[in-house]
Amino acid sequence: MATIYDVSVLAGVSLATVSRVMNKNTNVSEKTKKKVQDAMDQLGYRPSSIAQSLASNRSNSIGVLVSQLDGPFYGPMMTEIETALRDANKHVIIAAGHSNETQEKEAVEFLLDRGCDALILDVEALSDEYIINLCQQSTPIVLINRFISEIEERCIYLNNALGGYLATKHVLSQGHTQLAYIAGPQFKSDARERLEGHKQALAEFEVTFDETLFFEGNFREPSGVSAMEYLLKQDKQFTCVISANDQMASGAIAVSLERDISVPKQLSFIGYDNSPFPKYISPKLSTVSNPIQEMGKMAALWVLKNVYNKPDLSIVNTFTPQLILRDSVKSLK
Amino acid sequence: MATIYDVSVLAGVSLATVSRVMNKNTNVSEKTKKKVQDAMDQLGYRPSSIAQSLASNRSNSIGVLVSQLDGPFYGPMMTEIETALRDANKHVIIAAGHSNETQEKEAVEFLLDRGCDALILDVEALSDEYIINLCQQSTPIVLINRFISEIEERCIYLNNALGGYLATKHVLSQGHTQLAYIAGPQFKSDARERLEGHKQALAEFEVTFDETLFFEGNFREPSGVSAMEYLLKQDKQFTCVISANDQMASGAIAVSLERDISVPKQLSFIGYDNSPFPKYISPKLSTVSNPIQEMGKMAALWVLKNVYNKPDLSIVNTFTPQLILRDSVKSLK
DNA sequence: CTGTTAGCGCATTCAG
DNA sequence: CTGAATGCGCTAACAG
Repeated sequence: MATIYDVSVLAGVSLATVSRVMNKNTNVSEKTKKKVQDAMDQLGYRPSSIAQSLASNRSNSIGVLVSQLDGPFYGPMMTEIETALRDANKHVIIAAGHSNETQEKEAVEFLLDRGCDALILDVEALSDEYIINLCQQSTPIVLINRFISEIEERCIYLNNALGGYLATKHVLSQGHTQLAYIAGPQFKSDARERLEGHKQALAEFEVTFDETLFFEGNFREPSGVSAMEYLLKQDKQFTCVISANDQMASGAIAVSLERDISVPKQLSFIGYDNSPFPKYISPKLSTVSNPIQEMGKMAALWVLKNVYNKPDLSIVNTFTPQLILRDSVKSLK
Repeated sequence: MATIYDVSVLAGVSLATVSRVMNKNTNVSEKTKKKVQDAMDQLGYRPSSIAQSLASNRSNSIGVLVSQLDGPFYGPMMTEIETALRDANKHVIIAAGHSNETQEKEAVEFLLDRGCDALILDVEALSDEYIINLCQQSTPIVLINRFISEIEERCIYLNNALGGYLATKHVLSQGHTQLAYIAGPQFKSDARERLEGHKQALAEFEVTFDETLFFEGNFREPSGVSAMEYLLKQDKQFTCVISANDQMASGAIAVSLERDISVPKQLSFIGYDNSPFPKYISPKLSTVSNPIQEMGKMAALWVLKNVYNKPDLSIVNTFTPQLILRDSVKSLK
């Protein structure tokens, strides 16, 4: 590997000049600039990003911590982050926290030790307090999918309550009044907010929340299966199941179909997240959009703007969900 | 941030001794080791991984290049890679190649420039020749999902032909003889091999391959939709659709159900990959397992063994697919 | 068992 | 506009 030194010798200039050519090109005559570039080409010179990092105190790396790398949710988000950042010649180091406080904490420290210039965090188990404290350290932090009022401008989040409200309002307006609800894990703020939105719509339509038709899952398909089994065991009528995400809805629908409950003829379903897969199953799942990709991209832009000084980027913190109507909710009117 | 120098002063020892304590602990007396560790604790010392990299000529980073970060396929693989590598205190830098030769090439160079100690590649568009040449450079390379005989020992791959064979043999043995085939993109070797396996089974059962009931998709759901629309337009009978992956099968099933073709009563389906989602739809998709997670983990172990000198790890290069029978294939006997 | 001495490859003052 | 000098934080001989 050729070094900057080799280039300087071949070009007959000093190290500093080569360095100048590599970076801002500030104040280097065209002639010498060309000499240097020729020498670089000739040697196939590639700067050592590690040495650059050490000398400049910038790693050009961004740590991204998500709860899981698999599942339909984080992949699309990671894609956007990676694309936006690599275009800016930054690299992303990934870590998974597995929704577990200890692991999330370890992952954060791991990324910090790696000298990341910034961290993009989608964490669920870490306390607000811990995160706020983290933001006071030297490494810039941006949060996805979480709102903490003290550090509002570092949060990129979805109005989950509105989404929950929209979904429930929709089925209510279709004439459904006997509703079951499959919630996400209540230690996650998005799951709580979706439930709140649900209750708000209920209140508006003067329908009472039925505790016996409530099940708390974990956002994964198998818990949708459990949920449906539980709901069916209750001695209650219900015409519609509202699920806090699409994956649990899928699990629940599978159970229904298995037991010859036709969807949506006998039972309606609505999900949340607009995951790619349920579009291709039958019946196509009605759901609420979750612009996770845009949010991922926005987090990347936040970093570019606030860490790498691109002031011309404008940041949007709040995203708004939208109802996506397909075939899984029957009108009762 | 405290540096190694601060620690050495506080502990009253030399830089070298502190370095020894951090690393191998070789030949340091218990007393001084303790002194040093106390000093580290007191200062909250964290070594700079960047300085370590520069001095030791090791970045402790591994580049992972996949075609896409989203979709059901790569997430689980990434999870395993990340876990295995972070346990060893290495970090993974990701990049997406989007199945495009230019982008894959750029991504490889990007990772190489980052000073990665090794690259784990799941590439589709790069030529064998390019890859072989890459392997001759100084950065160790390991391939997932691809077999190139010249660099056999660097390949972690699935016996795709066997999987294709098993799927087709299964439906043939259930009495199906009028078969449609939805292939993956034929520039990808795994797609080609699956098709080969299919033809092999056909030959064995003396069933002729029907060109008009063949459709080449791109491994994504929408192309399964297109495939089914195409097949239905042909004026041919078929009782079973064999798809080169689950995603296309899902798209195809959705079309069938939409047109009131009941599955598997009127039409059977079999997929490939054992993706998580189709387990929860109805009917549950019969498929062929693809141990992508184990393969990801194995690639990580390969790196640990061959790059970071953990000789006690044993590497398995070939993985074997298995038939997973669920509810989407009807017996015609 | 421990300290001294050089760099690793580059960015960045400060002179000129 | 360009060069010389210094140091980023650490590892790795080499002595002792």
